[in-house]
Amino acid sequence: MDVFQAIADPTRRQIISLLANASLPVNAVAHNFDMTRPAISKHLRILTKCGLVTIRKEGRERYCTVVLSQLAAIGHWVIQYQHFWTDVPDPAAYRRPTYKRRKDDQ
Amino acid sequence: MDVFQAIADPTRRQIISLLANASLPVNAVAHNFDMTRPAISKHLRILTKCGLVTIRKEGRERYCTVVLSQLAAIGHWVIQYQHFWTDVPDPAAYRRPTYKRRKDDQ
DNA sequence: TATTTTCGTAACCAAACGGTTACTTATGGA
DNA sequence: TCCATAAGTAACCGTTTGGTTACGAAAATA
Repeated sequence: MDVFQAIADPTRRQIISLLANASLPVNAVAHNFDMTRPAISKHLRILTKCGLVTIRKEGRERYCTVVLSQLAAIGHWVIQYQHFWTDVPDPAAYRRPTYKRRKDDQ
Repeated sequence: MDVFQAIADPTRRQIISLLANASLPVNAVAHNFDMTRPAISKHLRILTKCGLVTIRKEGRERYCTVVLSQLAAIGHWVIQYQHFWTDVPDPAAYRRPTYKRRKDDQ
């Protein structure tokens, strides 16, 4: 499953922001939504399939943890157009400044 | 139609990057893909519905222009997690430095 | 041991998605 | 005027999506 596809659903984005605060068992996640647990289970399955969530078993509970680094693909894609939605004038503005080399530099 | 949903499809992301270089008539867009023009028409319709593309009529051609500022929603959403996928240590690092005020400053 | 709780999963369903073909309209050019 | 080209749109189709209910397995608890 594609990460872009994974974050397309608003419920899944809410799950991500929920888990960004704390890892939670499946039921605890489900209690935050107006739908049945199996529906949340399906969303969590999609999120784990693309690495956005990992699950560790603890007793009879499964703790879900979000792996935010997996959002890199989204970040890299959108950042190439960043100067169109921020006040950053141009990507070129981020080039390191060049300094004149003094002639006695080795 | 949601912008997150709009960029979920890889064809639509390709259309966006294609139009980021230049505005193009519908057929010109379609020639870049291995599918029929009506299929591309549908994708363009979805992109225009959420403001990611505008179309201006010119003779019998319709020029498509991408509106990259509409990606702001994506950008703002993903940037709150940016420090997880870049080497930026923490958002707090962006705070303006504080300077000691000299006592003769007005 | 019996019961409750947590969770996965299968089966099902309606709606949306992503494509096609066929047809129509509008414009430009011979 | 007649034809070619650009593009929209309707109808259709198979697959995917996002939800449900029903059931079963494993772990904690009485």
